[in-house]
Amino acid sequence: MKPRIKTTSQRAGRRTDALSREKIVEAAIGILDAEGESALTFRTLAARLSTGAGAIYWHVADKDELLAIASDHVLTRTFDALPQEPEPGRAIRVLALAMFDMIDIHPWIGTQFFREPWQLSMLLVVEGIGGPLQRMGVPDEALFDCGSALLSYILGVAGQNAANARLPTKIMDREAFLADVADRWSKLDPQQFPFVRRIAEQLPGHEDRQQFVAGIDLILAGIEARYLTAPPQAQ
Amino acid sequence: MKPRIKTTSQRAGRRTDALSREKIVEAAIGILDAEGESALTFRTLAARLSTGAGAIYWHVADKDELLAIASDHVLTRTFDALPQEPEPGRAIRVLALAMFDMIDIHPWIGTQFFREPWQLSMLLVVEGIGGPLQRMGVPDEALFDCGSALLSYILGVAGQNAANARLPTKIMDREAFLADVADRWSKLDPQQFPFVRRIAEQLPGHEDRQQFVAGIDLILAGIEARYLTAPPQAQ
DNA sequence: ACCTGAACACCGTTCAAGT
DNA sequence: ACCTGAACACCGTTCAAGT
Repeated sequence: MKPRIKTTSQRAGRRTDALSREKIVEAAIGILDAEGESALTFRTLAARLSTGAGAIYWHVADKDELLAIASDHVLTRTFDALPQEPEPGRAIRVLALAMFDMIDIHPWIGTQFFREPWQLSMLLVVEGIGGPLQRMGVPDEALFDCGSALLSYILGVAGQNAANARLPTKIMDREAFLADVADRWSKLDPQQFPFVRRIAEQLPGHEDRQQFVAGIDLILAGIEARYLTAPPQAQ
Repeated sequence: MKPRIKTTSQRAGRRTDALSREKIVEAAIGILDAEGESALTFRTLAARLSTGAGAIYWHVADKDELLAIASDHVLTRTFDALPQEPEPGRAIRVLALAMFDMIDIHPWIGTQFFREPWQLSMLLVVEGIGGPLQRMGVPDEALFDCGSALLSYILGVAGQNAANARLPTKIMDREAFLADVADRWSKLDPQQFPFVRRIAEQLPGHEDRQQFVAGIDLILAGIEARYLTAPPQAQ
């Protein structure tokens, strides 16, 4: 469909500078943000950089590495902009919300966490959660479990938001889409899905971001109750 | 590498029965379980079913649908085998563990939840969590948030386990792998990663399954503290 | 109605050839 | 050292032709 040869003044004709890892990653992020994960191919990327597809391999090992670098890049930037927050509970909420907003803008990162585990991005998140937990006074033996719980929750929401971003948002707006899902839910078998039917009416009005914080609060409340309160006699 | 024509008695020569949706899904699950998500192609699937690749499209719309049906299939089977559990807290733990074990056997389902959202599988999980929450006495306005928190946490762990399953498990065993990661962590910059370094030593001995339950317990403790206890005077 | 398998469009990746 | 772009292997999907 689209002509291969650009004859107009579309400002993509020739490259002024040399290629670089940095430039490739920047262009990749641009495509990912604007058109989604499925739009990023070495061919489109090369076209945007006015070069051949093979040239990219001189700077980047393969597509996996490119995606990893891109998400590390965005996440590092996000974390660098994080305000210092002395109160540990607030520090965790601030970090979690920063991640939520980051994924709102760059939905493709949401699934990236479920590729190579234990990559740099993951460590940054773990560290950002773990520090405040320590300052909170969570006992050493419980630190790993508490950090892991918060991490898994955050990644779970991230993945769901990434999935939602892939939906046909162009056709319907969010409002209409939720109303549509709610409608389908309310028509489910009352015998098999009593609970889903019940929360269907809450779906259209609900706020993802607010619900996300509610989950963080729930886990923090659990940590407080289990590890930061004088334990009762029994057991 | 592998010869296309099987001359031995490998029992795949000709199909005895007609093709069917059920048979296709069963074969797909077999490939997914044994060789992972990347091994499932319409060509290998067709070969295993001793038919042409195009034949599958008569019974199944496309690969997305095939994956959705396959995961619905396994999840339904898992949920049907769930024991009745009157105590709501235990019911949630039993369901969560059943999902954990399911993903241990069928890791590819872990990422499936992050494709089409609000598919049947998801609804089954939501219902399985929400019922007990209601019986627990969680107030109506909080049901959605509590259910969503548990769901997101479970899906987060599911996705991570799916990612872990894609690792080079053939080369190293789990023990050696964790020791290796722990070693790398302990060599990180103490300034930038004090927390990660600290939990590095806990990594080799840690049990995924146990840690998963600890997270469920934490969220349940939070629900208990926030919604099922007489609130104090202040606020 | 159901199946076959070649053909199409599109990928990631490689590599001989250029500068 | 860095880039180019054709070529390779492999996909999901379609479809004319068979039974």
